[in-house]
Amino acid sequence: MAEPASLAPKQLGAYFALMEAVSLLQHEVEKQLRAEGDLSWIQFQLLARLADSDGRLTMTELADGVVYSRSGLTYQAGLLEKAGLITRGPSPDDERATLVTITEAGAALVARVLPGHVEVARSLLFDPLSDTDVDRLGDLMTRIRGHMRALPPRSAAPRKRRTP
Amino acid sequence: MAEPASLAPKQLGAYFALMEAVSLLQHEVEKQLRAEGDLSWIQFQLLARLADSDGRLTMTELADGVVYSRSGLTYQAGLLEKAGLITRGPSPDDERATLVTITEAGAALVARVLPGHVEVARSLLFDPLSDTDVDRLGDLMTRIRGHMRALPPRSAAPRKRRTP
DNA sequence: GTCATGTGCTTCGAACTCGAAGCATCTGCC
DNA sequence: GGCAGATGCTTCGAGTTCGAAGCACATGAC
Repeated sequence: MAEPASLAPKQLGAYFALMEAVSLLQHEVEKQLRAEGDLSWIQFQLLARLADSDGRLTMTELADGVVYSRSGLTYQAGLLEKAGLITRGPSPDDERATLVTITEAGAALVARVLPGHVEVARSLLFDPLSDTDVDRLGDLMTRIRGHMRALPPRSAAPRKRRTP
Repeated sequence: MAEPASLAPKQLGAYFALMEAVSLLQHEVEKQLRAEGDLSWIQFQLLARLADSDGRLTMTELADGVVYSRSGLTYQAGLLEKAGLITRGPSPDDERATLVTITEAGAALVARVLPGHVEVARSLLFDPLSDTDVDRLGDLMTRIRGHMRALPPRSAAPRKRRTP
C-alpha cells in the first residue's frame, strides 16, 4: 500500500482484523436470525432494545445507538408492525412523537431466537478466547465505544442527537 | 431480556460493545471515504486489496474475505471500472475468469484518501488505547478472525470457498 | 472425443438503505 | 396570543445489496 501515514503497521493490522472479524460475525448472525426468526440484525436489535425497556420507547429513543437513519427506522418499524411484533401509537405527552410498544408475539420471538443467537456469538466469537481474553475484549470495546459516543459529530448530523 | 441462555453477562456486554463500536466506526469511515474520494468502504477495501497485490486478481480472489455476494462484487467492479479505477480483462489461464487490475488513477486515489482514512481510525479507535491495548486488540482480533475463517460454513455457501 | 458435473462471472428481480424534502407539532421570544 | 425556528416522524426517489437463475468455460470419467 502507499504509506503507513503515521499509523504503525501493528495498528493497521488490528484495525483490519477488527473490521473483517466483525463483518464475518455479523454475516453469520444475520443468517441465524433470518433462518430462525426471519429477522434482520437491525430488527433483532430493535426488538431486544424494546424488550429490555418494557416497551414504550419513542422512535428516536429506539434509533439512538442503532445509528440508522430516521427513514430506515420508519421502514423497519413498518415491517415489524405489519408482522405484529410491535405496535405504534401516539404519545400522550407529545403529539409528534410515536410510542413504540413490543407485543407478546414480539417478545416471544426474541425469546425464541435468542438462544441460537447467543450460540452463534459464542461459537464464533468466544470460542477461541480465554476468560481473561473476554475480560480484556469487553474492557477495550467498552472504552472504545464510550470514546466514540462522546465524540462531536465530525461535520455531520444537523439533527441527530439531542444535546441534553 | 428473556434469559442469558448460557452466555455470561460479561460476554454479552463485550459482544454488544464490539458490535456497536464497529458499527459507529464503520459509519464514520464511510463518511470520510465518501467525502474525500467518493468511495464506499467496500470499494476502498477492493482497491486497497488490489494495490497490495500488484493488481491482477480474479474476481473470486478479490471477493475472498470481503464476504460479499458475487453479484455485489460484479456491481461494484462495474462502478469502479466506469470510474476508471480498475480494468477488467480475460485471464490467459482460464477463459472463465476475469482478471482485475488497478489503474494508476485507482492507485492514486487510494493514496490520496488513505491519510484521512488512517486519521479517522486513529482518532476514533486508537485514541483511547495505550500501546499495550493496541497489541492486545490486534492479538485478540487476529485470533478471532482466524477462528472464523477456518470455520465450516454453517449450512450455507453451496459454492463459496474453494476447499484447497 | 464426449458427456456430466463443477466453477467463474453476470443478469435479473426484490428488498433494503439513506438523504432530502415535507408535514405536523412544540418551544421560546416578543 | 402569535410567530419563527426546532423537533419527531414519514414519504419519496435513487442507489445498493443479496440470492436465484443463467451462460460460458474447465475438468474428469468413460
